[in-house]
Amino acid sequence: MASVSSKQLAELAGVNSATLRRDLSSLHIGGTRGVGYDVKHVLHQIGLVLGVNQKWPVAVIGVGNLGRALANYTGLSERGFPVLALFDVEAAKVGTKVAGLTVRHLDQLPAVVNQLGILVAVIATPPEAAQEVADAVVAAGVPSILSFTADSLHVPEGVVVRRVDLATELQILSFYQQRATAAERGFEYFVDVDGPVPG
Amino acid sequence: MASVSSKQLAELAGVNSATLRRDLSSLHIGGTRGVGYDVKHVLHQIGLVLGVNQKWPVAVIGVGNLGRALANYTGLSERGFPVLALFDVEAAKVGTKVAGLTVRHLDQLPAVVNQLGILVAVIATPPEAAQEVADAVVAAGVPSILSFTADSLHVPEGVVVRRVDLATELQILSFYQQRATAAERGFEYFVDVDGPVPG
DNA sequence: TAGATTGTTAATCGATTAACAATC
DNA sequence: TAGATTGTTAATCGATTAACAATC
Repeated sequence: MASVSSKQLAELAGVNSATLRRDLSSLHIGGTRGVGYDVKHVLHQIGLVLGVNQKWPVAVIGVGNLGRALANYTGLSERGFPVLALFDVEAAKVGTKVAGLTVRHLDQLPAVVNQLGILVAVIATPPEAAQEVADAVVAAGVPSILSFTADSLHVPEGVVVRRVDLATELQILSFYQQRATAAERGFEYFVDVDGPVPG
Repeated sequence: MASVSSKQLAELAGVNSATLRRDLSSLHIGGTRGVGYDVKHVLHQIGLVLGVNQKWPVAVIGVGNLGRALANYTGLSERGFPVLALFDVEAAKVGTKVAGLTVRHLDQLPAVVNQLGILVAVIATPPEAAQEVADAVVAAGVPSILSFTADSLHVPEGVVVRRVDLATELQILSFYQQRATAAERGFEYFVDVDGPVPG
């Protein structure tokens, strides 16, 4: 039975070993005094907490460039998020095949969600359609939405939305870059200093 | 001169007003006692800190579905991240036009970076090419990289990398969903209770 | 001047971690 | 038993916030 100590895990995770023990303990994951934690047990329990031991069937709505990119991204399926259905409203797209899947009309959403057990909807439509699509997704009973719109979506309580906004990601990136550049020049934004500040 | 109190800002931000005053103060953003903070001044100063008052020219590398989606996303330019150049290595793609830009061969990267003042490279290539492209990007002198690969990239110190992994985003989404569902059932992962835990 | 609000001190709160009894 | 390591208590550290003097 392979085991691992809180010290080893803490080093790998870059945290204090007491914190790691406390955290595992709060998740009701226990070890054996004098021995350590059973590796398989920890993996399995953390998998349960994270929901990794479960499949989450995905529908992608909007078969533009982004939707196609998602449909073709094999990494999703490998990580437990198989893309099982594609939807669009354009007549020219409905019925065509993308990444081995036939594009369906959005009207079919409720039936397909029910049939395939869709748990996650990825909204990859133009921004002006996103809220309307979100409403349809919620009505169809899908409990989780990933969206790429800059604006946040309105959904009823209990529906979980996550937003990935590429402009925001670039914002964060450029913020760190700016800070790195400022630090090089000897400026410092985040501690109280008497020195100069850019601007 | 329109002004706003720390109390008003704190309410909007959902934080304590003393914390807000302390935070502004640590950014060297001051107000006037008895009056409040000058709205324009706060906006401008925060803009400086975030780097929002600056343009960050972007190059997209890899003109697949994801690259095309990025090239066509007008939201980037609106937020200060104009996509000025597209690169690929496929002969069939080089020279074609995408979103009004001519796709260039990756060989041209150093020259174009220099000419257009590219500050951010977005790597939208297949994962197996990502590290090699990152090396080229770094060699060309681009200080910031946004990548969509699951694996992290190796870059020298000073280069800032941000990774957007869609599988991870779905992971986070499903984690919250699972937690919401568990909470509905009366389970609780994150506080110490004597009650049952899923599993 | 009276009222309002900042900027900051000092108190409080919560999170981290050292330390060690329990125990394998 | 001796050595190792957990689980948790108690101390420490840092972050939040109440409170208030400064001052517009």
